[in-house]
Amino acid sequence: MVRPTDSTQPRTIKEIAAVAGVSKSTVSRVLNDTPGVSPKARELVRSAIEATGYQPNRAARSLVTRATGSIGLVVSEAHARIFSDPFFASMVRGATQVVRPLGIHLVLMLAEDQRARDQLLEYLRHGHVDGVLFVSTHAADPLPRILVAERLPVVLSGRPVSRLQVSYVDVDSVAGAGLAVEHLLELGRRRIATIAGPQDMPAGQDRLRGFTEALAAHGVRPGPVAYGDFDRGSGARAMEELLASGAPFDGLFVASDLMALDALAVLREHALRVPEDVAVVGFDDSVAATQARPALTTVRQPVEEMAKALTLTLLDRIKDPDAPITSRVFPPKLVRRAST
Amino acid sequence: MVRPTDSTQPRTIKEIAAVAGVSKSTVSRVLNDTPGVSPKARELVRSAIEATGYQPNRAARSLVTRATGSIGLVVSEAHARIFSDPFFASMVRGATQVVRPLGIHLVLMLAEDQRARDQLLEYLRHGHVDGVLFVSTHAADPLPRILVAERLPVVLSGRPVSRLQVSYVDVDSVAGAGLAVEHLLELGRRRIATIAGPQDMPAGQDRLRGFTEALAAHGVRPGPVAYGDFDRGSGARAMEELLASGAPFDGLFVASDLMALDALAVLREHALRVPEDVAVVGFDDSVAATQARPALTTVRQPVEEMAKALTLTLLDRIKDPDAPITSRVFPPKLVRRAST
DNA sequence: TTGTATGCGTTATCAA
DNA sequence: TTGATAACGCATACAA
Repeated sequence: MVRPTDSTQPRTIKEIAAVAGVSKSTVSRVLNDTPGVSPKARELVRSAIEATGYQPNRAARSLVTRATGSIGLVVSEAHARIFSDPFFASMVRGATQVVRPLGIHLVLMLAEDQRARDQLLEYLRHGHVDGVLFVSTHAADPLPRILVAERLPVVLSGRPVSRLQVSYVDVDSVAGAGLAVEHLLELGRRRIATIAGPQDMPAGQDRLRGFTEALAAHGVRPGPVAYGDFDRGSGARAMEELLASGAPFDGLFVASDLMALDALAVLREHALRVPEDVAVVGFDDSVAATQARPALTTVRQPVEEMAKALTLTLLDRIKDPDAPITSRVFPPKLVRRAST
Repeated sequence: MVRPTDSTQPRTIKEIAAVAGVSKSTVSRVLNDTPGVSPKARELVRSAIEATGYQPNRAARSLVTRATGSIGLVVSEAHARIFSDPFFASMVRGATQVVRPLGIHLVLMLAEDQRARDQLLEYLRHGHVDGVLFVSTHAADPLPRILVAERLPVVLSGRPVSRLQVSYVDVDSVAGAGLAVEHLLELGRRRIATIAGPQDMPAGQDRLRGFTEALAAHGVRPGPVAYGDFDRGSGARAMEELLASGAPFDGLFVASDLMALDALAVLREHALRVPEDVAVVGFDDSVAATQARPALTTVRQPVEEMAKALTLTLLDRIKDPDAPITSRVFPPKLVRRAST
């Protein structure tokens, strides 16, 4: 029985070369999948690496390649918002899954306020990361634009507001709102209200548009509309507003599920039953919130899958900075409330 | 008007040396605050750095110092749990504030399941980070113990279950529960129930103990007790249990505020008014949840401050691995519900 | 297909 | 108090 790894870390390429009986260069070539290596030599090196548990030294590699092996995960949003939103959890999980087997570091970067944003910009400019993953739904953020201008590889989750030469992934909000409306129609509801999101954000716009268009497609007049800002709390206000308006409705589509949770609470406070009196469908930005108490039918985003795609896109872009801009729009899925 | 920074990044120590009219060594000494440098030379270098916007190359530095300039933020817990818990938000904010001005990377590492944990362990063993910040309240996690054994600097948020030679910060849960009880007593409540946390976790134990002891100190008999696991959902079950038990109560202390939110919802479902029928105090692990709808009196942790302390402790430990083990216990604060 | 030699930017050792 | 100079571990241009 031999200890496979010494407690002393410093295995080097040289050591592997010695074990494999080749030169350092050959080891390096194998490590980087450089073409011109004989299968025999390649195998020799492979097993030497296997046997010693060797892992290349990031710093040394960085020094010569000018790459850091890290990518930034920038969250330019109020923390409380982000972390109370499990959407972020799934993003991180997806990104991590892609990044970990590659030995790439996912560096957490927060930019809550202007001061933090300035610091962050300075930091990113200094080449501390090879690329940046933006997980921010607030589209007014100037950071992506600046970084793109500086030619730092950048990808976004969520369609950017204005024309920006940057790849992104997004959920098909229009289709999602359509799913919600169709579900409500199937339930026989004909007076369908909505709590829409902010209209200066693409997600807010699209979900309202999807709502309106789907109703129109079925020849049904839309019910009352109130607006929130996607956050917890704003849904309650909007819900109160809808109820106060006096306009009757028997179905409700809520453009975010944090707002939907509020809506449910307010409906209950007003002694309205769900779904008997009002059938509610929420747009699911946050998986866990509804998992906890699955009282809500939701339009669910494949967030984790989206995160993986996003991360892979960034890595591609880092490899080839002149890769074409891509955008992938994922279809959401209707998840019915538990029959409880 | 001169552009302070070229678009080309690669400023080096050599360049600074040339500008300042000294040798590379002197620049390096200034950079690292090495004693033996004349004030004049130091000033020369300082201004050269200032003028050029120079930042040392991490990789080159790493290569020779054998330090990475990164610390890991390990979250060994189900994502959904963590990210639905704004406690984590404040932890990250605090850590970031300490780390950013120092140019240290906060690398996000998730260890949801066993497979991920194994991978992570391997990763950490390979010296990818200089130290590890554990933000995990689950104390059964074997990772800290293993890493401590491997002599990797480690600090914990939350007291570890068993004896472990590791520094930590924690909130004074006993005192916090006491605050809750005293508040309820001041409100004139005498039949005080509790939804306690899991008794295999220090926080769960301490909060129940604080509850019991505070009541005893005031000569009041404790009301019924039900148990949850701190998570959303478990609070609802516990609340139902309390109500089903038939034991009367007019006050309630809930050991986590996710459970407290559940409790509020269930009370409302049962047409019980808060605080008229039952006065509720939650233990606040998550600031934002209660900020959103401040319907709850809570015992609040100074999470951000704790995170700063934790991070500083880790940095100290990295500097001096033989530094004494420390533990800091922070006092929580009672935050009354809005008068709405 | 392989090996040798050079340099990446920094710290650290040694002489001056 | 300072300045040459030798590592650090790797990728790569070039020679073989």
